[in-house]
Amino acid sequence: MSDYIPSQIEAKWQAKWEADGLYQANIDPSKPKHYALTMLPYPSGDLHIGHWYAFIPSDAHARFMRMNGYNVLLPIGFDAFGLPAENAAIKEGIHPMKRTFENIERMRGQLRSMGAMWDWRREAISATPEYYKWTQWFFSQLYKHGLAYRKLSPVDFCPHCNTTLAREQVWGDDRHCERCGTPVIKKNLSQWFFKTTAYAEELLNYEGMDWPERVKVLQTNWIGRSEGAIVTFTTQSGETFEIFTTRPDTLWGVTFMVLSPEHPLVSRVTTPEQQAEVNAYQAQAARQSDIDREAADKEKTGVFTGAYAINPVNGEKIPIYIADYVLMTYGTGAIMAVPAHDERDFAFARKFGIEVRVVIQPADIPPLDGATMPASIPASGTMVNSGPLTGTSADQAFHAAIQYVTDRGFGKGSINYKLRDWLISRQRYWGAPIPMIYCEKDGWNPVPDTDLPVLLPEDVAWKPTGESPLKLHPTWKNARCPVCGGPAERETDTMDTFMCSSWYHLRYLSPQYDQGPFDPAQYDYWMPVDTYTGGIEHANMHLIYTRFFHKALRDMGITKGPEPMIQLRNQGMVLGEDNEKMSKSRGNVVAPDQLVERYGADAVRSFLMFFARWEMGAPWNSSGIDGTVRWLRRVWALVTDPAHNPNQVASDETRRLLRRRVHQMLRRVTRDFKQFEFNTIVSGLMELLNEMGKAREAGVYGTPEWNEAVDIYLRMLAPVAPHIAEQLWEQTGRKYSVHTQPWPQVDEEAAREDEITIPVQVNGKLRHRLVVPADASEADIRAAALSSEIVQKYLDGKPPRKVIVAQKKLVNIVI
RNA sequence: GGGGAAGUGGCGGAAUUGGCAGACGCGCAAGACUUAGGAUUUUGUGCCGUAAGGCGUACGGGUUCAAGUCCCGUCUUCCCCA
Repeated sequence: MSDYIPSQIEAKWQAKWEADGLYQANIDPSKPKHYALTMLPYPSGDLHIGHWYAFIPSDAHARFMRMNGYNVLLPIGFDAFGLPAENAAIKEGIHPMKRTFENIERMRGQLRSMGAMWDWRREAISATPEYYKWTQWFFSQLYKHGLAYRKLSPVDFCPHCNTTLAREQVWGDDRHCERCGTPVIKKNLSQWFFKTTAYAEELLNYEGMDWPERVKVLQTNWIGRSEGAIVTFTTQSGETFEIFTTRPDTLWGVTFMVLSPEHPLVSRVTTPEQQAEVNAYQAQAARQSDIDREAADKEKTGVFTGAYAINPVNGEKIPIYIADYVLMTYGTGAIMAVPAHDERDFAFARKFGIEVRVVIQPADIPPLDGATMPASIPASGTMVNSGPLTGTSADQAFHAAIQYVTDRGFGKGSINYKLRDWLISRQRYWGAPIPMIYCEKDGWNPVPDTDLPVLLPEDVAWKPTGESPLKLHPTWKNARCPVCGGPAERETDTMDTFMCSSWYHLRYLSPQYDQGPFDPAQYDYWMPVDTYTGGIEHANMHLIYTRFFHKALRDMGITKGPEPMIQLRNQGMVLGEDNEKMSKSRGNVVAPDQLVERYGADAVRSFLMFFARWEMGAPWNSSGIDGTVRWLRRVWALVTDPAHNPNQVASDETRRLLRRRVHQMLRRVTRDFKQFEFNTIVSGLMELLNEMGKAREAGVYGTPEWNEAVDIYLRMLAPVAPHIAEQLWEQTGRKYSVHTQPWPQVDEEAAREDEITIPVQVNGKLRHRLVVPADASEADIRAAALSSEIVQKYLDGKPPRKVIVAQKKLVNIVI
């Protein structure tokens, strides 16, 4: 017997699998297909243990599916554009392209050491022109179908560096610039958007999707559908403006209006006396984040504009304020304030001494008095002081009020979503250039498809001058107008990298294809993605974008079907040993390369599956991996070492019991694979190994039952620890490769127990264990329990008050 | 403030969903082998108790013959949103 030395077998098998093309996935109409996809990594340069935690169980599941007869596609690639590479370029002067492709090269090596069944022929890298040509083509398609548009929008801007910042470059509660520490401000810039809101309603439908409930809830909340009405108010000076309200029933309770400080009406209605105060407030509000501004528990602030609006339902004159708790980006950027029935409006009204007018009276409390009530009452009840609605219930009034404003022409029912259109523009270099050209005469037009890709120039300057490096390039932006042929300028912004990742699952299908983003034949066979795995942190960004993308493309006839990903599963996070999030600054990062070197990829794989519930994650425990190392060594020893006592001859009973346990465990492991319960797969294999060890001591080595046990064991092991499984498969004289073997079938007859142990409780406390034949009836069990010596002792001659026999699982005797 | 997830031995976690709490592993303890042990192996290991026995799934109630699991309330942690 030889020792188990992972380094000797892992590289050998990886090379052979690669040379044999064992994991190449090709269209095969004779087999059911399974497209398994794991969220693609960003090439940060070093593979993190978190990557392994995402990839390995996904790989094991894909291998399981393959052994179950599916033609499995498991691709890999890199989300290669993005900020970190560009920031490093600014700091260290290394070109993002150079750095990114060096990182990819390094990560490829790390990824290969994992022994996953990736089909590397399908590798796609989003930063290559062959890839981003099609990212740009999709942009053009969206533009041509009216789903991409340009508008003025506020962005975070550092006045010292004179540049716009991405959200993750704005730090701290005071929202300062990460580079110079200057507090950022909001600045209005013209930028490109995708109309995600056009699909808001459809995105709320998860029919036919096997997605975790929590992800659906996150998306539903993020999309934030609310029903209400849009009502047009008029200022005293005759300007009209719209407000969105979810409570049109409270229109008669409006005592003031609030505009967002950024609302265009503000400058037009503010009176000269109020101008200075309003300007100061606008400047201060621009410095705060939306989240801070809307915080319910925050002290309410605001300024009176000096202007008044007319309430269209009763002609009342009501003051117009500006306040930062009203956001320009939600609804219409203006609200009607009903302090009696809205918490924030109430806080504002009390602070500014504005009237609180009750229009809903809940049934079970004394009549409310607006002047003295301590808090707003959002509850339902009967309408009061509400003109024609008075006396109806608030529920009825909701619809009646919509009817009322609709009939009179100053409002209509409306559905509002919190979901906003997707801002695509980034004032950054390291991304796919937005393929648009601006001409003084013809305006914006897309770069003709035949001119794609719009190549990212390599010769750019890295100084943070405040403009996109593309804008400062001496010649790059010069172009010809696609319409008139005259001189024109390119868009110098690049695309959000979420754009690249919204369609990478399509590029994997045919990364070399140059007639379109993907080969339709490959699409028709492989799509949709059957199993998608990744972190839950992408629930509200990537997973909404990619669904939007698929639906928009479907409506253009490019993709098919309602959804791109049928089944979704999320892994949790591996924390550092200190129970904190792993990060270089905390010094708690676990380096997978060292672990692989020391313990072997199979042990690392096994431990990652074993040490926590996959969807939960857990803190890393470096000594825990010893357990899986020992287990694999014992597997090795059990299979390669002949019996210690060759003269021992196993009884028929021993052989039968071994077979039973093997098939019982096979049933359990099969079930757990289907349910993504990887930790119990490994613990089940450990358990079975312990039992096989005992059986071998009892002399089963070399019997047909033993050989079957080894056979089934290695097949079950193959998805978890593919190298050792392959090696032992070969060493026991089996035919290459274990990974092309079918998953074993459970022999239900062999797995059946012939005796079962029934716990017997007296008054709910365990007092006895009854062993009965498996086919014993409940009456038999009851009789056996009652007649047992121990139960007799507790009964002490008296009849039991009640006897419960629970489906051959347990007996409870109540005395 | 709203929504979601979670709370089980010294630790990570099991518990076929209302039916034997603590599988499996780490750690720990004792023994074997060994010049040695950070190798291997055997046994033990929820807590209290010498024992019989009792107590135990964050806390307090409830439903039930039976609750980690269901219901009500409280606390704590994490995530998302405001």
